[in-house]
Amino acid sequence: MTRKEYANFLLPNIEHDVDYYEKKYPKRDLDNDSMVVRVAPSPTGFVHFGTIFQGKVNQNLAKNSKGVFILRVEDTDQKREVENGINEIIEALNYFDISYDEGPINKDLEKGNYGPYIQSKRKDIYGAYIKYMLENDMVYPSFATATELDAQRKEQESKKERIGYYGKYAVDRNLTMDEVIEKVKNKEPYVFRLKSPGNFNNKIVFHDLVKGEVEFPENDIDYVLLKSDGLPTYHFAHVIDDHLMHTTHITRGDEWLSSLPLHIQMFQMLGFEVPQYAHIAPIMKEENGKRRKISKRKDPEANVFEFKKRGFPIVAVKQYLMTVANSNFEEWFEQNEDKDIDEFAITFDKMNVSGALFDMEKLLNLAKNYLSKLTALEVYENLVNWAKEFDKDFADLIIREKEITIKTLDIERNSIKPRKDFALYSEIKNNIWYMFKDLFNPENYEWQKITDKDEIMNILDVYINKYYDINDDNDEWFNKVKLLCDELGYASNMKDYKKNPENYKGNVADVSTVIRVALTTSSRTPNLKDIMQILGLDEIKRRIEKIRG
RNA sequence: GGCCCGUUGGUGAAGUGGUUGAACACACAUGCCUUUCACGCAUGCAUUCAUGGGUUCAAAUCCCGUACGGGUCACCA
Repeated sequence: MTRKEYANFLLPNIEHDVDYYEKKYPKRDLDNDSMVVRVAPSPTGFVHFGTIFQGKVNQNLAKNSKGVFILRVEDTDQKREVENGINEIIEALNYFDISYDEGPINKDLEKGNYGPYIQSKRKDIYGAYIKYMLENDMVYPSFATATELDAQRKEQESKKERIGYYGKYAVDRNLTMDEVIEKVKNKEPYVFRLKSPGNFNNKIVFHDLVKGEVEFPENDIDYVLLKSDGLPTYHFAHVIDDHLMHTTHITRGDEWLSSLPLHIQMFQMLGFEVPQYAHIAPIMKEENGKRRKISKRKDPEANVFEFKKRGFPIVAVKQYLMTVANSNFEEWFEQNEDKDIDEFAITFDKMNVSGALFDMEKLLNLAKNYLSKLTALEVYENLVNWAKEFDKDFADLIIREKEITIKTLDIERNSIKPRKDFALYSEIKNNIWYMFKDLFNPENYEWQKITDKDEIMNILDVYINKYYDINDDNDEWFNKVKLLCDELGYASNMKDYKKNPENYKGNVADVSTVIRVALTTSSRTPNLKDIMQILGLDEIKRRIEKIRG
């Protein structure tokens, strides 16, 4: 029996051969320095923050090199696959405004000429290449069961030998064609393993775009390439897909670094051009004084849905990711605030070799700054969108009270140093609730220095009846408060007060605070004059009567 | 355990043998400004680059050992 007949026996239903696919997916017509990159998540749970990070990095790389950015879904693990996983990935990328040139648009549709972009739909392609490798003695069927493999691993552990299916442990390597055919006819399940030509004692040196020179022993382990369900393992899918899609730069998490010898070996065995690799460090988290990679299982906050739910401005999240990718982004951004952040070109040599801690403070700071620079209308619109999904009642309220909401958000906004009161859309309600009649039903007032109720009422009554005019501008408004202070025995001038505090009942700040707390319950608010103007005289009076009781 | 990778303030980091007395940003502290808060401004915050040794006139930067941290060793990606 020839190898060809043997391959036909084991893989009889492969529609096309390797040549067909090589022709079907020709080299891309791109400039020499254009990068073809991809993000390749698997739909095995919620979408991880790291996927967004890699997506952002790759999109930026492709855009700045006039290349191609691909989304490829790695759904070859049917046991762990989650319902609707593919759609969630697509939605998450869309939500964070990370657009791709090729890939699935939804579960059924896709764009691009190098598809399918969902691995489970590429079965025939993998089959064709396995068949080719079988014909060329690069791969062999292996019938080892999980229990056999487990026993082998224990034996290797006890003998302190390297673990894996290699050398004398790779027993199925020596199966004859007849033996294989016999087992297959008996319906024994099997996989295809790589017939690795490597020698563990040889070293290979490789240049990683992020890590630099790395040295490894050659791979000599006969890894599984095609699982018994006919789907490929990651290793095999990576080599075939990235070859056929003509990926030029593999940007992936550095947990793959140790698989590099295997991957390079396969590219070389198949005569494919080896892509460039950039193994990027994961974003870490600190827990009990120890760092570790943010994980899906332990860190629910890694779920990108949490970012949506908490109302992070997506632009700020993107800025943060850019900072993590290339720390010199921050400096560039300071000088180019008006530009699109993707005009900054991420480079590999500026990427950090080791993992950075996720810095929530920094992200919140970026978010705070970003929101402070939007117009009130922009904040309002984003807020409505967020609230529609996560706080329906509040959404109804601010849609009904659109004018008040926008005016409130506009307080001290259009200046060189705008207020920075909130970083997240979910925080805004707690900042402005008191502006709405429907929500203003206070139980606690944050009175500060002046707490005597008679004195409080006295201040409020004299102020409203004698001095307050809703049409006053800021200076006039403040002058009236000062006049009020003079009349009631409070210092209208802070310097005078500091010189001789004993001459006064208190100062203008104390008096302002009484008005402020009376109208908002809070001692910390934006400009009082603006708040009063928005509330209107009737509401001001109503709130004062509330305190009178 | 084997094989890899890493280690600069609380955090992200700049730094590639000599204007580094170690940028910058976030956080923190103090002060100023101020009708409160937020903002803004000013100042402070690593006598030292995990650690021990070596090379050199000169080391955070190069070499070796040690410690610590991370990754990986699946029919998971």
